[in-house]
Amino acid sequence: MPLGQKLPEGMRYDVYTQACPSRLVLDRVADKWAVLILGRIDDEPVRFNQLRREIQGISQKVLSQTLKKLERDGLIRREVFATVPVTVEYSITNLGKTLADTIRSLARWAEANIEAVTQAQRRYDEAQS
Amino acid sequence: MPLGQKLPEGMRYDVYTQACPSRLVLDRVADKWAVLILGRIDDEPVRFNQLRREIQGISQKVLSQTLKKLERDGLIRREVFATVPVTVEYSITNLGKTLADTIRSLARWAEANIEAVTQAQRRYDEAQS
DNA sequence: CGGTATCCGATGGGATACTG
DNA sequence: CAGTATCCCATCGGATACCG
Repeated sequence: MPLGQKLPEGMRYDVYTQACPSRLVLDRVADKWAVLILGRIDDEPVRFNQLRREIQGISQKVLSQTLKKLERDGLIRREVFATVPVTVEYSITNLGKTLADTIRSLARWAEANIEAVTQAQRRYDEAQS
Repeated sequence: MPLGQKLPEGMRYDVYTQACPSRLVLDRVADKWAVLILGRIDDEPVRFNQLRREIQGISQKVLSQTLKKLERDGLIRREVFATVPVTVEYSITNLGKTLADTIRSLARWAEANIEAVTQAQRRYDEAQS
């Protein structure tokens, strides 16, 4: 049931009930770092420190934690290669790909509308002062 | 520039640089409560306590804060009616509508794939133990 | 290289009480 | 009804140090 759609009397939107499983997914998606990582890991596999360099501002700890969550959710795959020193590659799964597509449309919205948003913020802030 | 797309050598993805304005938008979007509120406020205006009831689990404080942010970003509109007691109606703006559409596609993804995600989590957890 | 462990300060957000 | 104010605790996340 999509958000914001009309429902028969007496019914509630699933997503707004606390026990709703969709909220679990939302919790994962509503994570800035997870979104950035999922957006970055595309077709070709990426290594840990490569991600760290490309996603500026993420700490080693948070990157590690977020990768684990994404792997647990079946959105990315972690492969270890017994080189010296060890190499670890992260790649996106088929499931993750479908989510990444949706996320990309979000990113496109952000880039298309950042101007309108900052303008609105300026108007709001001036009206307050 | 959409996420995950190939770039000419030496260029970086905008979204991955710290100063990128798109990150500001992402910060707002990557907010579980903001997403739920934006998804709920559709065509017809909604009142404060109505939202509070329908979005289960949100506290008065967080609802108030999040509504303010969304209004500041120009995504929702706040109208006060001088009734007794006072009535406040929140409605979505044209800008907000375009974002809500994107968000709904995210919610659809969640509802369509929650099963696959929880299954992946079970597999992961069993492999760990 | 690819992490984990620990410490610790900032922030988020719930509970409660109060107000125009 | 529609909030604001305060307290307070839990989680987030940065910094640093260490490891296979």
